[in-house]
Amino acid sequence: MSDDFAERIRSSGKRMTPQRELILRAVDTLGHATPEQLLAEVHKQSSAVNLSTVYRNLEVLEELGLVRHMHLGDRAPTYHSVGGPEHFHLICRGCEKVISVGPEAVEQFAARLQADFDFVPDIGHLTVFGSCADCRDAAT
Amino acid sequence: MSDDFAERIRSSGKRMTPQRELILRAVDTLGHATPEQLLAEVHKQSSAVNLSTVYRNLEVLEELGLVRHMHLGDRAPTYHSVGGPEHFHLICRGCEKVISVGPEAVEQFAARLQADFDFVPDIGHLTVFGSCADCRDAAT
DNA sequence: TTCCATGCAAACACTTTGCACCGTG
DNA sequence: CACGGTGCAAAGTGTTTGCATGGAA
Repeated sequence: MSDDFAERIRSSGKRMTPQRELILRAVDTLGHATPEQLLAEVHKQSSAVNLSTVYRNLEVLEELGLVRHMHLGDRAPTYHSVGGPEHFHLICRGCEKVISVGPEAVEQFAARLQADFDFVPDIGHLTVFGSCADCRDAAT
Repeated sequence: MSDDFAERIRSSGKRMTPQRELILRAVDTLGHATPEQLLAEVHKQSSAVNLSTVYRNLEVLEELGLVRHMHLGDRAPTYHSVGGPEHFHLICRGCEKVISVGPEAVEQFAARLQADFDFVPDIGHLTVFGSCADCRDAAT
């Protein structure tokens, strides 16, 4: 798996460095994480990585389509790896829970946007804010 | 209209100041604007408003439900007034065009999220990134 | 041996906060 | 005349960049 990544990186003229691999692995491990959190995760293995390296790599990895980011809060961008099929996220404002949802649930919606507005949505980047059942109950 | 707002503001223990009114009006005038752009708009009328006042007021106005914000780019939050019916936005990554869409187009999608995940989406905050017809053509 | 990648520190963009003064209600 | 609002400047966050050095291909 990492080897696939390594190959893909090299074939784009980039190089595979230890830092890059650590960061990639951290994205994979954490699921959804901010640059800062990724740095912390990486530091568990090796303290020899700088925050700016994290940023630079996330940028590169995103260009190559190996990771994606979304916005959890208004402040924090969070990165996740692009492993399986495309999916999008539901985020509960109450508990910050993240629910990953497969593409089936949006297909119809996407089709409608395309038909009505000639607009092709980027499903992988889609983040829907709202409230989950637990938090609605709690609020009552 | 501004009077309704003024009333609503006062009844929450807040006060109606000239700055607050100018900012509210600017949000209304500009449609979708960043704090900085709002300041610029306000300055057309009166230079006596500070950026931090803009921030503080947007916070208050959002609490009161008079304005909302969304995220156009990854960096800039943009505010718009809550005037008519609820709507959400499509944003083209290519040209940054913003398309406002009424709630009909999402109803079905929203219903599905609620049925399948017990999740109630916040339609007014929804922002869908993607690409518009023009930009897709250009890319080809 | 060539460039891409890295560390470090400084620069940046955006937002928040402390404090003294001002003005609405 | 009490208390919320404002301006100003300084301090935070989070992210980006310039430069010299290091290392993958």
